[in-house]
Amino acid sequence: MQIYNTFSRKKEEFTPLNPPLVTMYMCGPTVYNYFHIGNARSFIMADIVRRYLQFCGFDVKFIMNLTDVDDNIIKKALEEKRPADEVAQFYSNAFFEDINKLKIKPATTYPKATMHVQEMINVINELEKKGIAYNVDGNVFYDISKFPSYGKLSGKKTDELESGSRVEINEAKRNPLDFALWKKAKDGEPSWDSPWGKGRPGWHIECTAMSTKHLGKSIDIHAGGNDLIFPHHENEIAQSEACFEQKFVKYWMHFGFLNIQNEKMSKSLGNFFTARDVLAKYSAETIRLFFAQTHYGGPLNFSDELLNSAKKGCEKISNLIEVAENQIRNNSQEGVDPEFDFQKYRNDFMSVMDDDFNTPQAVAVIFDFIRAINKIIAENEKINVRFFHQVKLMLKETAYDVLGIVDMDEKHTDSNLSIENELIELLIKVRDELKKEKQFSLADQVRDGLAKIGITIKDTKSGVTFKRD
RNA sequence: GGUGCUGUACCCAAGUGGCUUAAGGGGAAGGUCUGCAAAACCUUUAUUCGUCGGUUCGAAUCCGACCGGCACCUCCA
Repeated sequence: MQIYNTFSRKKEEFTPLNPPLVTMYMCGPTVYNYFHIGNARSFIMADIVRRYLQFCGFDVKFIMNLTDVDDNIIKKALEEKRPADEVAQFYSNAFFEDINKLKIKPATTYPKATMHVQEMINVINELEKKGIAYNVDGNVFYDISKFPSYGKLSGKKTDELESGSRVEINEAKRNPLDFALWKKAKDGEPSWDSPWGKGRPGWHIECTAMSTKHLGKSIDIHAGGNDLIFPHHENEIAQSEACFEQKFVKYWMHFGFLNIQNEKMSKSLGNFFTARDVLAKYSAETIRLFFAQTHYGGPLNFSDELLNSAKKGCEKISNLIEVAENQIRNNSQEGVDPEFDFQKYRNDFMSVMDDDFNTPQAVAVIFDFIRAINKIIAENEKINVRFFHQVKLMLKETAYDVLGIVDMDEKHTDSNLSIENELIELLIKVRDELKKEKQFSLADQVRDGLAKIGITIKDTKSGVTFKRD
């Protein structure tokens, strides 16, 4: 398997440090707002990477942190006139609701920054002992001049950065590029005791502390959006490698942005849609297919037109699932056993996914498969149920388990729904009788009436099926 | 100013030296099936990959120049 490593700017053979274990860390949200659909792209693509590694038999330990104390949260707390921890709790809950709706598999753990302040203090202490961190009146900064390879991930040279920098000069820093490890508390801000007085951690230090604690000093994969390469991930490397004196991350993965009219969707520009707003219009599967149809590293525009196109694609997949499930219910032992090389498609799927998670090609393999199967179904009068079991299995493994672009969740039918189903079945039977009597206008009344309330009827060879919108 | 990414059909998008005289999805057009629909199937929709040169037996793929688009260098996935 090959993974594109931002660090080397090349695809590299993926060899985890301690197979079959894979340690994966993803920079999670700062919980001061609902996350937007651009954030969702990163979360979903990381989810697909993680699912595929598991599909390949790796034992993936996947950590995603929650930043639950920072400037933005404090600002939001002032705006909403409630305590910062309440704001963080509120948006953490919203975060979990949304990723659940997006069918993102839960991480192994979601460590919170505020639960790891002691670990962060320990790292800062160590850096201070080594003479890399310096304390100016209760603010502790990282001295980048003490880390000669600073800039190695982003390819930035510190002298060039200085000349073009628009950073507001903080007089306390020795060098404008030095970054805060510990921030002195102002009145009314959340704070913790520390060797440097009351304060709170800087942003970058939490990932160093939490990734080390939960995954070890060296990890396999560290993922995040493109905008985190500099300075966030650069700073994480500086902190971790200066403190622990070993390579921090083997593979750096970065996700491209979701754009709106070719401009980055971002909270600061205000040109964003929240994931929950988009989920109100489109299913998780549609959103996931929309993302999977583009390679994770490139930019991608967001529009209703593109989402609708993905929606049609999803329907194509679920239509076949429906046919297969319908046939499996009928359980026909009669009919032909068509010759079909399921393994070929499975192998194709794996070989393109092995190539740096080429989800657009993986999706193409699935659609090729679907067309081939539909053709066989169209050409044969009766097909043995064994065939449909295999069809379903193939789609379950690829489209459902790995990509999550089709809904095959176990449905727990509540009693209202099952009465409803029986009523629909009854109407379908009545329509069937009407058709036999050639009373087509009445039969169409039934079909159109059901369509109006969002139930679509299809006459197929294996009988009539219905589906809710 | 520095750094990195990017330009493929009507839209989205893969492919990065011969397997491709370019996957897949959507859209459009025609046909088959159907009482009619829907779904599905078949056919058509880029001899061409921003432009111009070069390297090569061979290039969308490598090199150079030029023209666009975007991002990072400040919190942001």
